[in-house]
Amino acid sequence: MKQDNFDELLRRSGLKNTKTRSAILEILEKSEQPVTAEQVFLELKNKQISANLSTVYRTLETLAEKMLAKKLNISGDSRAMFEYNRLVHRHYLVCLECKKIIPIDFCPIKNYEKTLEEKTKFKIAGHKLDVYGYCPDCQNKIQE
Amino acid sequence: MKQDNFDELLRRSGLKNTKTRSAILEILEKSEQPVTAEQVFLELKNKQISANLSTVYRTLETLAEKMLAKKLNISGDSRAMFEYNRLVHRHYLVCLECKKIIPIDFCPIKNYEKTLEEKTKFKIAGHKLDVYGYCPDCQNKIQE
DNA sequence: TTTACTGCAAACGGTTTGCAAAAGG
DNA sequence: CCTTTTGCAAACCGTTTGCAGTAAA
Repeated sequence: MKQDNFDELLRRSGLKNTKTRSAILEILEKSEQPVTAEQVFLELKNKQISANLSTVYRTLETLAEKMLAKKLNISGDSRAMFEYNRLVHRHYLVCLECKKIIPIDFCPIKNYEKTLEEKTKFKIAGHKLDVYGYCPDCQNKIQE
Repeated sequence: MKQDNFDELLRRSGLKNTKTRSAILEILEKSEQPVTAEQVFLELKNKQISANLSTVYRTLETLAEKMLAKKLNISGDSRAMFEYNRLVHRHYLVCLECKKIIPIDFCPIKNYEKTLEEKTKFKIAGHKLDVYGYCPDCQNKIQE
């Protein structure tokens, strides 16, 4: 059962397995798109597992620290977003109209980092690439 | 004289030329790094042109709307940053230790956008790439 | 039984707003 | 003049915090 997976994940990270935590992990895992703290909060309510909003924030922060989740800052939205850490290096394609976020798996800039290290003498630790545009649905809506 | 340039820029954008506005434009133009609203506010004070912080926010927002400035969201900092719009497509190399921001001019993902358009049927409008790492100075400090 | 976790309410920091006064063209 | 722009103070919104109580190991 899935539940046990989360239990083990939490355990391994030295975290106690509470109902709220495993529920949040499950919400993240099942969501195809990154979510905000408030979305998680509402989703918990739907599942009759009401938790305090500040607990949700604390939990998401903890999960991100332990690398069980990733915290994202999508440009143009002041809210933090969180997603299950699937351990794949990913980028995002964001629709400027409907705000849909599509994860994309191919990363075009591995080599670029090497070049950049040589040029700048920086020790590169990572990067953040988001692409913006209009999704097929919204392109149609706009034309009408 | 520079002053006149800003006057003309503002005029062309349909904005009135106030002391505060041209001073802010000049601050942006002279700054090698993106700055926060508060930094602009303090810089104005230095120049004996005290303006209200909310005016600074409003001005920066307006300048960004009119494309005279660019508004950036650097990951890991909740504050917005602004820079003079030099009309070159740029990325940023951010030092995770001292927070220094180095603009970099080469863009490695033009082709990638085309591939992505074909694959996803999105109409790509732009992208945002920031690279993170440790600058030469901070690498030394950390080793000690 | 010890430590980690939670709820609550209050504070926070960056940003935005309504309104009346001031200044630009 | 008429329209923008400004200062001020208050509100805003997402997020964080201190603390006392609760639950997990």
